Parts: sequence; structure tokens; C-alpha cells
Amino acid sequence: MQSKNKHEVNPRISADCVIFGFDFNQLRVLLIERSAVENVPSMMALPGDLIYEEENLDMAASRVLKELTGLEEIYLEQVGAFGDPDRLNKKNDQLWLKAVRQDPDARVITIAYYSLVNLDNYAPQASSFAKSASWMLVDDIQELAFDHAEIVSAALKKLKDKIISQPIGFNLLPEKFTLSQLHRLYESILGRDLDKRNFRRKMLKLKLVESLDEKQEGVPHKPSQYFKFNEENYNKLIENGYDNFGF
Amino acid sequence: MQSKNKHEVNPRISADCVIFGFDFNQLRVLLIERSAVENVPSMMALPGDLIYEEENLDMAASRVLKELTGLEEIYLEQVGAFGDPDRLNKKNDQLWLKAVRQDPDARVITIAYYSLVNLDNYAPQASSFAKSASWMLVDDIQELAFDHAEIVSAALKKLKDKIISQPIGFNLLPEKFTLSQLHRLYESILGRDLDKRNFRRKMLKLKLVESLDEKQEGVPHKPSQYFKFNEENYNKLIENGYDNFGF
DNA sequence: ATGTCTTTGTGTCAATTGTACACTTTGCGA
DNA sequence: TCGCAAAGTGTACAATTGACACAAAGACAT
Repeated sequence: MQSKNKHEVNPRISADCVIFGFDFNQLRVLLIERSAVENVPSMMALPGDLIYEEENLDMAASRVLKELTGLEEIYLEQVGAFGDPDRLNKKNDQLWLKAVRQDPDARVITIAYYSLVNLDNYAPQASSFAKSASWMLVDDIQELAFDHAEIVSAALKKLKDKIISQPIGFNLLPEKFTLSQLHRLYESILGRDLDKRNFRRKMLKLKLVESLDEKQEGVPHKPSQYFKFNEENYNKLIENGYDNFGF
Repeated sequence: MQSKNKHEVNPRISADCVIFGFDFNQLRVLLIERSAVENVPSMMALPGDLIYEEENLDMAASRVLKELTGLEEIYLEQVGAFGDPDRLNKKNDQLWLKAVRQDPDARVITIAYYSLVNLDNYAPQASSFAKSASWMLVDDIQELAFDHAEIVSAALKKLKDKIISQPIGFNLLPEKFTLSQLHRLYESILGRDLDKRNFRRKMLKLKLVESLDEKQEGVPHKPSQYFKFNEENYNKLIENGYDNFGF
């Protein structure tokens, strides 16, 4: 590395979080509403914050997550860094920054993360940026503030890649769940239909799920068996070098 | 995002490159020698530089790559951001920074990239940091400056994941190559043996390689057929949603 | 010219995995 | 008791994987 010269940039660094949740039917992302200012209407954005001095990048992302959802020890994975010089330069983004920020022209490089949370555990927090957070359907997301739509796409792509090689989907479900729910979860992440029988066969053969002595109650149809994730078998599988859950 | 407060950090941002090459037998990484100062012996490090004002992250990595190798339009992929507050705090790293840098205590967050180059095209450049660059065997890399060993590991992991789903390995080879070379390339990246016949069968069935009317000459054994990568068929394959080259 | 050396290049068979597909079961509620 | 809605289940065929061994080509040395 070279010593400092006039070309070098002195940017601010933020962590932005793509927080995925699953409503038992569709995949959702927790977005916050960026306030309206003057002629700029409000707009959805990813939660995020600048990184603190004593923090590493993962800690910053965890902090954002905690402030917004109250959750800790959540599955979290880095998506990557987004740092185009003009990533904050769309017209409305500029107007908004000028109205709100002390240094609206500062370059901001963001480190993006995605996390998987169980919607049941989500309790909206009264943090400064959580004024109006909402779980948007991934498929409905249109325009977002800054380059956040691009970040969501990258996060989703990463999630798709990951979920076919590691059963991280369990993080989106409660401890007990039905195979139909798990099936629907995989379909909604991958964006395509999966054969029900083949899906079940695979999950059961790998022994990643374990049947509980409990069934659904009060549903107007045949009640479903509950299952739980078998972490022990999962660890055995990956120890033995198995890394393809292949859908 | 919130407005600035005393906790926020004002780091410098660099791009570091893990440049992979293949010597037809083993996978190598291009490292530079960090100069010795006072009581700190010289040490190998990744090439990198701080990011300039008008540059995006990919451009910074390309620039580092060009300055060191003279190469442009090279396969380049982001590994991720490395930003632990203490990533520059090992004792020797601190001493070195104090001897060399104007602001040795500045926090530096680095965006790591890996790139794949064809060793034949490599011509050492006389850039400021390229004084003594050398292609080290990946398997021989021991201690590196800062957290660079960790970055190399992460890059290699990413490369392994990628190469089994996309045939990016061709970037490490000249235009014409033999199937044995390609075979050995996959083995050296994945770190395990692959059955020769099964490997050839798969590559040929996918039509990713195309036989040329040319054979090796002057080798003291049966000469090998030359092949080239068939990009057209590759594009057809991925258009049709095929994403598993599966080794 | 003959033999040796080294690497290339090739086929088959069994096991596993993927894929397509339809009907019965269960419990609720009308 | 009937209808409804989702759960749960098996089979047959195709495709892919994985294991395995020997002949062919050319260079070189004798």
C-alpha cells in the first residue's frame, strides 16, 4: 500500500442489512421508510448505520439488526461491499441527503449483510430508524432508496446459492414446523416449484429433520406432523464432507 | 442511517487483490514483498492500494492488478470486506506501519478481490509496489502481513465454490490447452483428485471445450490434443439455467 | 531398429440420484 | 354424512456418478 495522496478518498462506511423473513407463504424483507422531505416523497430503504470506531463489520450489522428487531444471535452473512462513487447520486437521493445530512456529499461505502430471522420472534423496536418498518414481499419490491434494490438482489442471489448447499433455511422458521412449510420456504426462496414428494424424500433421507410427537391442531384439513431441525445430523453430514443438499 | 456522532469511524479504504495463476501444475498467488524496516523483517503481502476519489471498488482492484501485472480486462470478483478494528494490530505490522505510514493508527477497511490470470501473459511491472513480486504456491503460503492470510483463504474458498458451478477456470489457461492441463487445474484448485476419465467425459459432454486440429509437439510421450474453451456453448448452457458443472 | 519411458486417451457396469406422476387419508365444518 | 382442503405416500424410468485397467503415441537411448 502506498502513502496518502490527493487522490485518495476519505469515505464513510456503513453497514446495511437485508433482513429476510418468511410468513409461511412468501419471502419478505424488512424495510424502513425513509422520511419524506420537501419535494421528495418517502421511500423504502434498507436499515443501516455508520460503523463505529471499536466495532468490526459484523458487529455493526448485528447492532443494526438488534436495534430494529430486538433480535440477537441471528444468522448473518456478508453480501459484499457497495461503493460506487455515484451510488447516492440519484436526484431524489441527493435532495434527501441535502435536507437531512450534515455532509450530504460525503462518499459512503456500505458493507451489505443479509440475515434470516424467524418472523415469530420479531418485535418492532422503537429505535430511531425503526419508525415505520415493514415486511415487504420480495417479489413486490420495486424502487428503493439509493442502490438498495441492487443490494437486495445481490443478497437474494447469495441466499439462493447458499440454501442449496446448506440448510440455512431453518433460521427462517420456528423450532417446530411442518414439512409443507419447509417445502414452501424453499420454493419461495428459489422462485420455482419443487416436487412435494421428492422434496420430502430428500429431507427425510438426509435426516435433517426429525419428527415430533405433535400435530397441527384446528386446521380445517388433515393436520400436519411437526418436525424440528436436527443439528446433530447436520453437523455429521458436513463433517463427512457432504455439501450438497441439491434442489 | 443516522447522523454523524463521536462514535463513528473515519477509516481509509483499500482494495487488496488475490491474484491467482496456474503453472500447469499448481495454483499460485502473486504476492509482493513488504520491505523490511528496523527490527521488522520483510514479509509477503497482498498487493493493494487505497481507493481513489472518482473510482468505484472494482476499478480500484483493476488498477492494482494493472499496475502489478500490466494486465487489463481480467476476471475479477469481490471476495468481501475485511474491517476488524485490529486487523493491522499485530506487533510487527504496527512497527512497520509506524515506520512507513503518515497515519499508522488509521483504521483501514479493505475490500478484497480475487482475479484469475494466465501466467503466460504476466509481465512484471515496475510499479512502486511491485519491486519484488513472486508467484507463491498456494499450498506453501504460511504467514502473511496483516490479515492477508485470512483473505487468501477466503478468496480460495470462494474460488472453489465458484469453479464447480461456473467454468471460470479457463481464465487461468492460455487459449489453447490440453484436457490434462484443465484436469490438473481443477484438481489443484479443489485440492483433491478427480478421476481422469470421468472428468474428460463431463467436459466433453457439456461441450465446453472444443478440439483444435493441433497437437502438442516435442513432448517425450504421446502428444496431447489441444482444445479451446467454447464460450458460445457456455452461454447457451447458462441461459438454459444449467448451473452445475459438478465435480 | 528395438526397447523403454511417459503420458494420452478410451469403455463399461453398477449404484445412486433425479424426475415425473395420482390417489388415499385426515379432520373440520356445513 | 358429506364436502373440502391439505397431508402424506410409492413406483418406474432416465440420467448421472463413480470405480476401474490397458492400449497407443512419440521421444529418446542403446
